[in-house]
Amino acid sequence: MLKKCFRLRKRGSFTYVRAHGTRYSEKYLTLHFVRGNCKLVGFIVSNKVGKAVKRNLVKRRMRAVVREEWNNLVRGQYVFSARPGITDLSYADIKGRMLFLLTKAGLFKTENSRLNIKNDSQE
RNA sequence: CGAGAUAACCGGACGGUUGCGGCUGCGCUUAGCGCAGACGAGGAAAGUCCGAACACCACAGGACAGAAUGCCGGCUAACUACCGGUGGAGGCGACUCCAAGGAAAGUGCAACAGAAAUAUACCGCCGCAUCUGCGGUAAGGGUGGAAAGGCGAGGUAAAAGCUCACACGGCUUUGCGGUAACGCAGGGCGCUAUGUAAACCCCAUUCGGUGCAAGAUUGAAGGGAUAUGGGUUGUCCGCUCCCCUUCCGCAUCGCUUGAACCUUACGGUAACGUAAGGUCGAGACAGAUAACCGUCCAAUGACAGAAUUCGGCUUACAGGUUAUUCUCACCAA
RNA sequence: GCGCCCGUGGGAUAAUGGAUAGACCGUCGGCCUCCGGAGCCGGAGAUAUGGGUUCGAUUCCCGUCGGGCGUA
Repeated sequence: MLKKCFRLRKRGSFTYVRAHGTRYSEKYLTLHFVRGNCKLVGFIVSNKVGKAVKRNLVKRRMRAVVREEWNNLVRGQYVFSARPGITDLSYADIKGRMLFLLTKAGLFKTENSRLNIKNDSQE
């Protein structure tokens, strides 16, 4: 789970990202992205996806994916929105689809920088 | 052994790695970070159907409108909930279900059928007159959900509670039992009054309004001002006079110790109450329980996620457990 | 969170407690035409769902399910 300070929290910033960001879509997911100085992530799971239990489950799984890939992401503001039908997917499926979107958007750092980060963490 | 009934309970367990929420303590530093600790969704958290607490507004008091409830007694902070009883309905039974006052205060409605639907005479029966009328009649026919209490006997021109009987019904009254609803027994009245109040209505009881996005604190800006104005209410009478507006999102409080929960004892048929001892068990604000792995079981794990807080109701739910419990059927003694 | 409203064929709608739930568009079949359109005739298809009150419920009452609106 991410700390509170790395989450998108204001309604205004959500609307800003959705209005000005570039959009990458997939069958069950949509990603909006705006480049910026700090890394912020927000999730939108609407009422049409399911009831409260299913919505929370989807949010948790998406957060888990972001946490695993946190160090590899470029700085900016991310908004993931889920679409109906996503509740039938497993965790691995959601993860695959999110990684597909991120690579499609080219938001992973280059291999060199990844190696550097690994070296830094090792040191 | 089979088929049920009732009541109560559980709602995957354990361990490891990474990670989240507020709290407490310590440290660093300055408002965040690090470390440690214990804690961290439900029986329905759901639907928002009732009832309250709490907050604000209004409030001398009242009327009308409106809404809810409706056998009796109890319980409760309160209730349309709950408990016990009465009456009725269903079931072989254990048992379950019931918005269960008033139709003789008044109004409305009752399609079709039927002669006639709250008043009548179509067929029929009888009498008189006679070829088509008058009168009597509610036994019989047929229609309907409902047709002038039921069956039998007497009676009659034919009939009719016209008269009589009933371990039939109704109304009324007396006695007994019960706090009461009501029940049981006896007497009297021949007995006129269809259904619908979940149609309007009548009677009795209860209800001021809005809801934590209530509201409070701090701060900023602006406006009106002693009455032909402002505030408040569903309406009216009325009451009141430093009050109103704006500040999108972001502050702090409200925010969790409460009509709380657990155990024991006592009272009560029970709901529940009293006393003693013990416990602290989420408090977010884009909103915390996840990801992966291993073992076990009833085995891809149901229904489902707190948002001010309680008491109920309703609805959803894989599977399982308990009861020297109860009923029916079969078999055996 | 709180408050309120609505569900009738595929679509949009009507119905005073009493009809076989009505008419329109669409759909299907037939007639007409060389073929199609238009026109004519005929048919199928519905009271969201579960109970209750009533002799009788689309209508009245209660509970579910689904949809919508307001507030901020």
